[in-house]
Amino acid sequence: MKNYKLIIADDHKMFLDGLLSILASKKEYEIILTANSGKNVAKYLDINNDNESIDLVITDVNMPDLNGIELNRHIKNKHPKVKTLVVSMLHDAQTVQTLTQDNVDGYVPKNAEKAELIHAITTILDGEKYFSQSIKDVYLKGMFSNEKSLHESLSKREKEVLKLIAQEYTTQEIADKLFLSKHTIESYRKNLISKLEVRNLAGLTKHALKLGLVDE
Amino acid sequence: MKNYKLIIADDHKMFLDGLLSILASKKEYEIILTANSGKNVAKYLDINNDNESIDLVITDVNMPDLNGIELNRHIKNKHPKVKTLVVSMLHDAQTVQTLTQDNVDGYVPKNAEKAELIHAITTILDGEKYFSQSIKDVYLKGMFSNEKSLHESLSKREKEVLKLIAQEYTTQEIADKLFLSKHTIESYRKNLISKLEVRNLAGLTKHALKLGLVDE
DNA sequence: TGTACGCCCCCTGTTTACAGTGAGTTTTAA
DNA sequence: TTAAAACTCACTGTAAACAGGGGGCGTACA
Repeated sequence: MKNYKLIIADDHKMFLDGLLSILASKKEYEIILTANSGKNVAKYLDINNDNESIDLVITDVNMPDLNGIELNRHIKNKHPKVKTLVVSMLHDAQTVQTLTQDNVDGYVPKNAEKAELIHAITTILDGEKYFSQSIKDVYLKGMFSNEKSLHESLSKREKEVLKLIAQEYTTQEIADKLFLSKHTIESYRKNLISKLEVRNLAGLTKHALKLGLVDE
Repeated sequence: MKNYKLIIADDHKMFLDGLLSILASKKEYEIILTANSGKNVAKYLDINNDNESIDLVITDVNMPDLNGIELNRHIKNKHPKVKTLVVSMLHDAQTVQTLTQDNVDGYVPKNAEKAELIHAITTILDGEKYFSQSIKDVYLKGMFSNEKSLHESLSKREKEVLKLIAQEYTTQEIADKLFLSKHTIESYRKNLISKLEVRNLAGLTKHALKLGLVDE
């Protein structure tokens, strides 16, 4: 029986402890590292490249410093041999889609059964991918709704401006902040109003919140 | 050594499994029931009143059907002998305050250490209360911040206007809708901006969302 | 009975947002 | 390499929001 080396990243220590308890029953899984942020995992992998051969990183999505999405991206770029399994309680269409685009190996919600988690891990370690049904549902729903198209239709700069608008900055202030002309910002605001099909700052702000560009 | 009867309610099965693993090491704790919603716990307690004597209910806050706040309230009303410990990852000032007002026996965040959880449980079973430092911080911050008072200081009419503002109506439109003068609405908007300490429609909209006056 | 508060209205300004139109430059991707 | 998309800037208006005043009217409550 082969031995596998695992890393777990979750900023909820209690959950982490729980996960450890669950995996403790399986002797073929060796937990090399547990971390409460993605940054420590990335650092570990970068430093111990080639020496250790980590098989799987299990990670939450919401974490300080480096979240699960960024961690997965880092792993897939710098350590493509390492498998990744996301275990999260959030599973909005956007997150799922981003992760699958970034070639994540699996996604299981935190309300999954213990058995399903084990199954996901073994499946992934066998070289296949594993996604819970609820995750697949979310993914498909996201594909056919227009929610996503709104997100995608916004460019980087537009999102940046939208964020600042929702943070109550005036056009002039945003222009100063971004070292752009006031006219440019006005153009962006106009386009945003048009694209998002709203009438004014209030509507823009609601979308900014929905897109998670600002807190609260 | 006394034996204690526990109930655990959490809709994240994986977390629940983890909690069970943690508590399995302590033989004096007998897990009578686990549930993924507060409703089942309330039902169990109501039916088995007097027969079983549950000592402690450990519960999450966010659950379907009956959430942790409602469950705690139910327990404290109908089964005052049963202790309650909230284990949650959300701990906003409002939630903490409501729960303490409802006489919850303890509150530990999910990112707490395993040891702290055990400590909380033993403390509560000894008849005392236990709140993590981070929870106390949140509580105190909530006490001395103006967050809550801001909300409460809004009159009925102000909330009505605020709602319409967040729904992207202009001053004139709101005036027409409410059969008021445009000047009146402008006064309200001005007062709202002043009271809520924001700068413009964007800030007002965020507050309207926070107050739940509008959807999304 | 007076004073606090919610509600309603008005005036004068200044600033900002909104609407329409047009156009050059750079980046990206087919 | 060319076309599309993103990014940038400009001009002209009109409408609305923002800022700072003031005041009257009714009710509740101490």
